[in-house]
Amino acid sequence: MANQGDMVRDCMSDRIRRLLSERILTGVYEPGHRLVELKIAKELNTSQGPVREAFRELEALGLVEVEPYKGTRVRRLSERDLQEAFEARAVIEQYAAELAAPRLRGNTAELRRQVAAIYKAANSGDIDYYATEDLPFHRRIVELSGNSILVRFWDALQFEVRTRILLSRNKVNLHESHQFHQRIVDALDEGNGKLAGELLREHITNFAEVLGAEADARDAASKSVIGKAAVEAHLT
Amino acid sequence: MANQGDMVRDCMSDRIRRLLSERILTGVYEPGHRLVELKIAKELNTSQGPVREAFRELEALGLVEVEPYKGTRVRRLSERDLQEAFEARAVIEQYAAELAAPRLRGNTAELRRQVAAIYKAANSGDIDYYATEDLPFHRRIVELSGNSILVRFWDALQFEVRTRILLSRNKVNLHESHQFHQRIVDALDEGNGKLAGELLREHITNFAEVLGAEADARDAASKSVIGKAAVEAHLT
DNA sequence: TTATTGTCGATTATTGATAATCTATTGTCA
DNA sequence: TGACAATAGATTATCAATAATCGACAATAA
Repeated sequence: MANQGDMVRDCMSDRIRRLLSERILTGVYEPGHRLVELKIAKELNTSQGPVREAFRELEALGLVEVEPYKGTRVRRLSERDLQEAFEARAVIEQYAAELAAPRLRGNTAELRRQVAAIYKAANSGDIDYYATEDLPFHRRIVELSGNSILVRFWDALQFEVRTRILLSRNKVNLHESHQFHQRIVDALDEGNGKLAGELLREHITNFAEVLGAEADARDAASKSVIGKAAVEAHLT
Repeated sequence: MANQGDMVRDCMSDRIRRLLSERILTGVYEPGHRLVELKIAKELNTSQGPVREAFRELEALGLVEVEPYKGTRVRRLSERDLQEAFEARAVIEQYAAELAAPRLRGNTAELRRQVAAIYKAANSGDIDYYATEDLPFHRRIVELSGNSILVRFWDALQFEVRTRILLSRNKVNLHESHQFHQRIVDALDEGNGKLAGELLREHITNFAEVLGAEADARDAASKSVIGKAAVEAHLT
């Protein structure tokens, strides 16, 4: 699958971007964390320029916010941001399923393997482990839509999606989720994209709602954007 | 609707980005055109750094391609790129319509004004003028979905959408399009999001297909990516 | 001839220094 | 004491110079 075109760019600014991106996504830098150009430049034995470029790219990806002459910080997500992200994700996946269904009819062995892995993860009760099996399944469906732009959009939502998951730890009913996956694959196997799409939408919306309710309770108490709460949640 | 958060950044690199972005979108720089950092820096009386940053942002927006140590050029779009973009656009607008419908029931005066403007443009027969009235109508529907992420995604497709329009000039049946708009607004006015969404999808898909067919004919002759053909089409 | 190597000019990538701007603190005055 | 101006320190924004890399073409050797 990997060909010469996959050659990753590798100038300093790209490596910096990848490193920072990972640190943000895994919560090493929590939301609101201030990123200082020269500090990072010194840490990575480089200079200010490449770090600046990396910041700009991260900004375009929605991971950080940049204010001129003030600085760059890890983006804080409001509950609304998370809701919108899950809504967008639901839209994308529902349509991806419809587009992918024709070519998946009677040809879902790969997806079934992934669902089995998710089931195993669900039994472990570890939501981090669960997420590492669950997300690729959803992404794969988007890939199978054959539309690379939808994949790009889906990827662009990962920061919000992961934040939501990190924030929620305990409230998800993993086995109920697993049943959804089963039904989704069954629908795809029959080539019933409409149904698969609707199930996906329901599945994702459910997930977002359960966690949203939890967030509302939390917000009522701490009355704030996610940043603060996430500071704790991210640091596992 | 505009609040303090809308404060536009205005450092040099942002101004450069806006300028280049406009030049690319309007076809002053045609697809494949090479952008040289120092050349542009000199033209704008600035230095290489800000220009580099602008390039990176444009890359994130999908307007240019950057190859390390080789340079930056205006992105060339394949017919497939355009198809995917229109498919993604259809997905977004269909759903946006469904989300927006409830709050538009009996409240479509604004949209009707826009449709009237589109009608006027259709009668002029000028597709550029038509596009400047048509696109805001579609964007407005996405805005009215209340989901700012969908708006961001929709905006991200503008390069492809405009290229497609520029490439097509004569083949669009403007009055047929106008009728679609009328029916879409009617559906929204009734709060029938499902129908409005389906109409939008059909409308956009139609548009893409008509132009795609034309492109296929052209490609069969010149056998190439859009870049070359667009060189002429862009320069109006 | 053909393949390989080396050099040159052009361009990008990075660096270190400087200018511009913000924030917080300190000091002054009513 | 409290409001406000001046100042210092930190950080970003920009610049100018250098290093690294690429593409093309010429020179060389098998």
